Amino acid sequence: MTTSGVRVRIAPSPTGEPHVGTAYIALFNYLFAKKHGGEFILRIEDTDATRSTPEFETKVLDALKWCGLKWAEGPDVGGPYGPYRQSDRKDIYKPYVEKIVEAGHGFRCFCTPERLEQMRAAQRAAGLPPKYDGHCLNLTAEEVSARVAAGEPHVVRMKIPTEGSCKFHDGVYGDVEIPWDAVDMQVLLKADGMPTYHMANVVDDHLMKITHVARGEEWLASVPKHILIYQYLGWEPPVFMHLSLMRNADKSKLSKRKNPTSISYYTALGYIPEALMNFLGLFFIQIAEGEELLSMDELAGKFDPENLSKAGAIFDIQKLDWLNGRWIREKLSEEEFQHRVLTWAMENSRLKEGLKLSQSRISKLGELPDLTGFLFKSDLNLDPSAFAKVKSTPEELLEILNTVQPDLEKILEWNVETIEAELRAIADRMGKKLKVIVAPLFVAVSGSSRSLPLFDSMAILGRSVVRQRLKLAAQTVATLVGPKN
RNA sequence: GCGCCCUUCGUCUAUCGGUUAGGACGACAGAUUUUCAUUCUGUAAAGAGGGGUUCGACUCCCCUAGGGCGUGCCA
Repeated sequence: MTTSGVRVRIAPSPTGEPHVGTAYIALFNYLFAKKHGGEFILRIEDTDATRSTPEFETKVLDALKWCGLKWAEGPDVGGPYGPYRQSDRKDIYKPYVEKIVEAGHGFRCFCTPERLEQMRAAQRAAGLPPKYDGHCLNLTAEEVSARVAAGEPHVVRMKIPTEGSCKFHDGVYGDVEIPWDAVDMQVLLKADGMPTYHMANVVDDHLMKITHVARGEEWLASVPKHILIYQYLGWEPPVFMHLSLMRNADKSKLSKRKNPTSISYYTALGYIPEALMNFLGLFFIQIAEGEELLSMDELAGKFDPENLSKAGAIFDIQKLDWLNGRWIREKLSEEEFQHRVLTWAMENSRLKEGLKLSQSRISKLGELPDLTGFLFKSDLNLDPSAFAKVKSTPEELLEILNTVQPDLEKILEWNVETIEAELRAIADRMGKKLKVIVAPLFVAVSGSSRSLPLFDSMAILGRSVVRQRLKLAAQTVATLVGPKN
């Protein structure tokens, strides 16, 4: 199938909820492969051992599959260049790091994080760009081996040319020139023996025969480091393409603080993957006039990577809504529509769990829609009066909502037990009874003060939906507080 | 602070020196629909500011402003 030899990849880090930005970059790569008759592969970049988890990895894979993106090689499907998970490749990187050190292009650095922090603080204070000061650059070979033998923790850094600049071509930015003195002596191998992104990325892309690297704009400034590593190892760099980032309404990089960014949020609300891909794909093609409702194949046909905008586009949910609506009413058959609705309702055992919690609370089946409806609603349409039965002042409500929402982010694994534990801890910290902080949450999460058990409801809804509902509730309550004073 | 990048309707964009600056989402108005939604028709809505270059600049150059990203033993 791969007649062109083109090989591209998506390389997500399993450090959080699957992000629409990941789907955006993945879609670009997928369409690029499709357009050129190449291969699209998936690699898990979990070199950050402190933040990566197997749970998030599963979620990322599931989310990308939900999007309709299929990879020819990956940790779940295998392939000729595996393993496809960087933590499983740990031993692969070391010889290459050693090669760089032995060739004199890298050096061992024994500086402690504390020293580096002080150094950067001083540099900032002096108005200088923070950069490694070369403290360990000229240690003697004897001293280095002695300290290594003594088991002193250390990293490996790469050397950077002292003058001139790095020139390269980018598929989006064109000819780019970055002076070497703007490039830091990047750590290649961390003290825990794991490579950094920069090192692992280059080694893997080469070993996996990646021909085109399309990734977010935030990587552009790192290209000189990567090119240097390719050179140090005697390898040919791939073609780079740096894509503009999607933005929040205020133009900053799309973030969960300001926007729902979890793919699971859009899934839960009932967006369909075709529409999401259609929406994201529109950023990669230029439509002056004409149809914007496009399938994956049509997107691939119109895909134009030569002509991309460097300006980041705001994630416009209204346009997504319009596309999603058109997909539902114009592209799904009656049978397909029913099938979609049913599978959507069953997702994450939402229906099943909702029914389980409802059985002991109803006298007629017809009470179910009122009782469980909030588990399926895309919008609660909260009215300030919904909080009337909660015996706290608007100011207190606002304080509770504004404390709970960010605090819930600390939960690593989102389930009934962890949610309960965190809420109890929050109540303690705020010096309030659990029932006092829980009461407004019922309203915020379910839209009513009479509802299914809160912790279970929150677990079923998922963190991204809960996050959004708490934020919206805080906004609603704020209207009770604000205008009067 | 420093480096790089960006800037056309509220939003996504077309225009590649000469246009009444076009389309789409959203908004608004009207028509169709028992209601609503859909659909259809229409209206309002843009070249950040200042200098150049040119017969002629949204388009090329410079400056300013605003914004973004980067500047980690995170990716």
